[in-house]
Amino acid sequence: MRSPTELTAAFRGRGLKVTPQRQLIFRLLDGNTAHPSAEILFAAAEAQMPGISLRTVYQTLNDLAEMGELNQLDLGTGASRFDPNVGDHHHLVCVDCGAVRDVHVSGARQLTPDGGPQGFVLDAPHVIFRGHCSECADAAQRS
Amino acid sequence: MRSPTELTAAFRGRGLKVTPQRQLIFRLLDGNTAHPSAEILFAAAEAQMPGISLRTVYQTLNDLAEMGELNQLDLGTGASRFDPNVGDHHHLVCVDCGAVRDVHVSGARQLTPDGGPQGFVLDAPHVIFRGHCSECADAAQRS
DNA sequence: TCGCAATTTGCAACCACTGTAGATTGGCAA
DNA sequence: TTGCCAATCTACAGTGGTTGCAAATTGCGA
Ligand SMILES: [Mn+2]
Ligand SMILES: [Mn+2]
Ligand SMILES: [Zn+2]
Ligand SMILES: [Zn+2]
Repeated sequence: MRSPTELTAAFRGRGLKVTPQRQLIFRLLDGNTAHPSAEILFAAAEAQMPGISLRTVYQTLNDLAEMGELNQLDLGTGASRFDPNVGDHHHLVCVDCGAVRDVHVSGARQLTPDGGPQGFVLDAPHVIFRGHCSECADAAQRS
Repeated sequence: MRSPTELTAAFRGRGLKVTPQRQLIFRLLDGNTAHPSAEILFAAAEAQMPGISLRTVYQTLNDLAEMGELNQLDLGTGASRFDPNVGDHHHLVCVDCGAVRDVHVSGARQLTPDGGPQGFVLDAPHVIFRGHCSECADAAQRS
């Protein structure tokens, strides 16, 4: 995702308005590595702008995703997770608490389906490592 | 997933009953490579057993997944997809129609997060190739 | 400053899935 | 073979995540 300032220009360029709600969401996403859900972002937004609606958060996230500024990830954690890091990277997912961490995976780019793409036109592969984060593994240990 | 006959024994062994509904679902899944959703399986089941309930389909799928006979996949296609192939393999996903195809990916097993597992205890990695299947690519071409 | 298309909000609706309870039944014991 | 009863099935309500809609509001180019 580009910076809030650059996004402001990009939105205006598309005939989209730059509202205080959108600017707030730009700021909340800028540099955010937590892979937040819409609900989590809404909670953070509401703290700074009481009255903002969840619907507006969804709207803006969808706009950003459509513009390619945001990746929407479905990792089996219940809700979609939004990722302002649109560069080449992969994910660690805690199946207990839903935490998501970025990882680089050398060699992932070269991965290819054995026997060819089966007629598919393919994007770059995405590697998901599921497991238990240290907090959840510790909690399980203690019990 | 094991064969319907073997599953019958496995269910009885766990104190679970083998009902006509469950047997039908076993058969519908046996050798099924379509990665069906619960709704799709329900439609197929209803055709052979009018009156079967969607709830029962979900129940049985959850039981099979809990027993490790089935993998539940979250591929961002709306609903969970169920996979009787629990061996080591990966997936091609059409972002247009939701088609899922099995692929083997040599080298996938050895993939590792650069810089270590970050404190996570990890399962085997899962590689997802998103793209457009030949049918959907053709349809886009023609339009 | 004005006008209006874009946006926001509130709320209903939708989809995938789960909880519940009463009716039904598979499968063991007698 | 029958009877019992825990397991199951179905119907339906409820939940969580997300989208559709319409009336009120507002950013921003003219
Ligand atoms: Mn990420
Ligand atoms: Mn598969
Ligand atoms: Zn965790
Ligand atoms: Zn397709």
